[in-house]
Amino acid sequence: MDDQLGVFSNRLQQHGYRLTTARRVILEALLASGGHITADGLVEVVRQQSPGIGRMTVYRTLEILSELGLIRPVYQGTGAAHYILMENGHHHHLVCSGCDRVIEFDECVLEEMGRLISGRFDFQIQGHVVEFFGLCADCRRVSA
Amino acid sequence: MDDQLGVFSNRLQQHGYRLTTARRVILEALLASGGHITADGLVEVVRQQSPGIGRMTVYRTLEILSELGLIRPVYQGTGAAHYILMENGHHHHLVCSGCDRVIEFDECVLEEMGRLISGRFDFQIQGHVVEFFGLCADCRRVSA
DNA sequence: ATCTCAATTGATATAAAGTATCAATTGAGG
DNA sequence: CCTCAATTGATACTTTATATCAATTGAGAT
Repeated sequence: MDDQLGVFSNRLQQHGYRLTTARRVILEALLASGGHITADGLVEVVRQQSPGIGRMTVYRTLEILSELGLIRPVYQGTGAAHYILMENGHHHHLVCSGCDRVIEFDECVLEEMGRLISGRFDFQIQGHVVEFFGLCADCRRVSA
Repeated sequence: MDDQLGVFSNRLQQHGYRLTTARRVILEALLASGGHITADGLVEVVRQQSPGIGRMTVYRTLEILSELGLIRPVYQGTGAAHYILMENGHHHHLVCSGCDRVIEFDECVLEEMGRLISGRFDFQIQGHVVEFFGLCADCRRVSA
């Protein structure tokens, strides 16, 4: 098991960010959550540990970690974004029409597709979103 | 060319919704937009046609159409959701960050990917959305 | 054509999530 | 142990979406 806290801390310092008390607490709480937590959810957890830490600090720390590619916000609906740990590359989603459950997967056949498109449409690609809609096993069972 | 407005109208009535003036105007504006519009964006367009129509009506109509599976909200970030038309299961778009121009394309390398995913996640795929974000040629020229 | 009543509407208020500002505080290097 | 830029957090604000409710409307019955 790799010491994620260490990895995150180092990455911050390597990029010139101070490793402050607030940031340490936030990192710990974030990692303890195992990912899939909202910003405000994290604020609550953090405050159980250190009531003095402000909302903005949590938001800003999440923003920095996102910039560094260590976490990633996932927008699944109109509510708050969930932040997930980015141990590995990127994520695509299966969104169930029945229950709005979001299943993540990593396979990415789009790199190649992107290159193709770049050329054909003279378009410089910065990112992409892929979502498959459908029914997960549970919802098929219900509606059957 | 299929009469989308007719399709949408019928679908509403089939499900017991009244086809009111407001809804007709909203449907027309939505279809005219070609998809890829935000709720508030649609409110503006609708009001050029009929200034009296309220924001809530537009939001509610979008909700109904989503329920019926005719459109679908896409959440790409912290901003407003974009609604896209669900004519035929899938859509591929290049969305320019500079001018918001949307380029559509047909190539679909995702059929195969879909089959793979179906099996692995026990997920019955009904459609998908792929969006590449980036800069079109014109906008690269401007910012260069 | 008119009536009737539930569906629909829209003004208004509110909630939820994220962003901007700025004076006060902090911490890492000298 | 200074110093000064990075960081913090209280506060205010913006944007997006939702709830409420009295007034209006439309589709079927007459």
